[in-house]
Amino acid sequence: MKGMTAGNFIREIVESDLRSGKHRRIVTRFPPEPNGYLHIGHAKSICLNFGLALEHGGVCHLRFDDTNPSTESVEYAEAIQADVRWLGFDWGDRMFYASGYFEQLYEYAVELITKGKAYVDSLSAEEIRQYRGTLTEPGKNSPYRNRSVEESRDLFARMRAGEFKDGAHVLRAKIDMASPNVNMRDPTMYRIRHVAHYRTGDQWCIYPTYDYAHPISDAIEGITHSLCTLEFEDHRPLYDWFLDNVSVPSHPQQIEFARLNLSHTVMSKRRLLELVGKGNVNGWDDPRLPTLKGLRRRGYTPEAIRAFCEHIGVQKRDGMVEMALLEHFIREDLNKLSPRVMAVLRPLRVVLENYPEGRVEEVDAVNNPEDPGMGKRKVPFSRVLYIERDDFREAPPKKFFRLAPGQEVRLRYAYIIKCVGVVKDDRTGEVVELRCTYDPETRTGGPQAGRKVKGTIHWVSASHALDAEVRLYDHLFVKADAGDIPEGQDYTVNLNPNSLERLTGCKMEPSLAGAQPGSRYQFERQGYFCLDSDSALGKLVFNRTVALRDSWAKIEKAQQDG
RNA sequence: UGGGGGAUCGUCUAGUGGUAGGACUGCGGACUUUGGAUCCGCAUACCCAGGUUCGAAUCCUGGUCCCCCAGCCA
Repeated sequence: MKGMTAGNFIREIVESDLRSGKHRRIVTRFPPEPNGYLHIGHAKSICLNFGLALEHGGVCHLRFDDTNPSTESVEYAEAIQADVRWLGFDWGDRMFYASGYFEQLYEYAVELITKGKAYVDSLSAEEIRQYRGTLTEPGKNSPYRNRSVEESRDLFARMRAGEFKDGAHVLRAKIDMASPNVNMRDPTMYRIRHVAHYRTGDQWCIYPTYDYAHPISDAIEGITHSLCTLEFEDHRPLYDWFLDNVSVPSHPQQIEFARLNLSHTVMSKRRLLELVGKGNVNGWDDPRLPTLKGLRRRGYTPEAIRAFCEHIGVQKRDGMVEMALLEHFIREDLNKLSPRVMAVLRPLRVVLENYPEGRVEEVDAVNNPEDPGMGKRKVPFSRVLYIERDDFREAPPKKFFRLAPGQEVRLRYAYIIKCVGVVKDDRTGEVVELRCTYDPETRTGGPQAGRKVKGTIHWVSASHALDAEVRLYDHLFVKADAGDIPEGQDYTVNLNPNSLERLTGCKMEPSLAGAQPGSRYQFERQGYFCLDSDSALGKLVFNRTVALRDSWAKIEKAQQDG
């Protein structure tokens, strides 16, 4: 058992709390702010929070941390719900909003003022910054810090009533301006914002900050384990301070873990927003993006993403997971479940000189050798075919087991053919057609079917082929660490100019005619592909989810390097 | 220079005083009508220095390096 799964120190804490009786049932929460789309980094948190609850008979809440109306919207909130569901998790009727607690939050704030533990400050934002001190120097008290309880209560009520302009006053916790932890230097609890909130409308013009709203919301919901990322470690004393100084029903435990970093991509909301905004990618669901929408369109399965999240574990040290690991999990999943199909991406015409004109045979093709239950299909074979340009070399390098002048190769599920002639364009010298002969005895199932040839290639009958567009994707960034930028340059210098390659005029076997958007296939010898939503009747567009491992590519590269 | 965290193969991750294990990647081989899949093998790690101990990745001491924090963002 040990060593089979990656470490998860939070799981150990949860299990220990259950064992000791500290909690009878755990309650976690996934608390996104509806101001952006979810990415695979969020998936780690979702799998952690929902997964832990599921494993231990607890529950997990979905809670929108919507305390900043200027950046939030229903569109985001709805997209987030769709993504969480797609990932495979269900919050049942436990969907909450920090904005749903605005009234209680207000009352608790009044409680704090009454206890002399919060006050209305009338310094400007700039002055507050100056009074805060620095990392090495203590801050100093605001001149308003000792305002009477009555005055603060009155001012706070008038803030709520809308008597003041944005920024005129702020409610602050009265803690310690000399604390070495700057988060404890009288943090802001409420600010005035005359902005409509996507859920509460114009009901409020003061909004609580994260630091204040989050612990209280957790406590109201009876969260047992409040999981967040490392950068909030410094905020934990503040989280605890609010819960200790206000009459909330419970005191959740905040535990911090390292956020996910993935190689060759970016994960920050700011950068994702920039890439979309500047048109470096085509929208939030661009298949090159690590967004859940992007990964879904790319053809990733929720199962693969969940397996990945389980494998990487949960810990406090920050690192960077290689994209290759994610790719491993999607290959593993798709290998089991994708029907195989033949598709020629860069077609080269082949004419079988000794195959009767007008004759068509139907050959049997296995849908998935990993799963015989997926059955077989018929694929038409005829005199004129397309093969992959890459599967022919006029001057074959060593270990090239495909087609070359005078050489034989097997056509998958069909015959062994031999290249007897090469037709070139007179002007450019480009190979435009291959003249071949076929060996009629070697058809799969035929008398000479067992004859050994070095290689097997895929093909499509020219007259039966379906035209398609195929989009090949590569890493969005050329450097593993997209943030590793030369002095004075922008991170966009690391963008991979070849992250998207569009192929048109690709030739597909006819069984793909009725394919539905979202359906996944393995194109034999090439990779896993998924029918894109840009497809229409009679217009096929495929995304390459991930290429098959390609050992020939490695041999060839080694030959070139050596 | 204040405070809070963290250091195990290239990457992710086990180990909690007793042979440093797994996964990914890489390399080699077997098999193969997908150069896929599968199987087998190889390589590579305890941040450093002292100490305690029969024995230290683990305990102690002292260093080093990395990350986060000075929003009325979350």
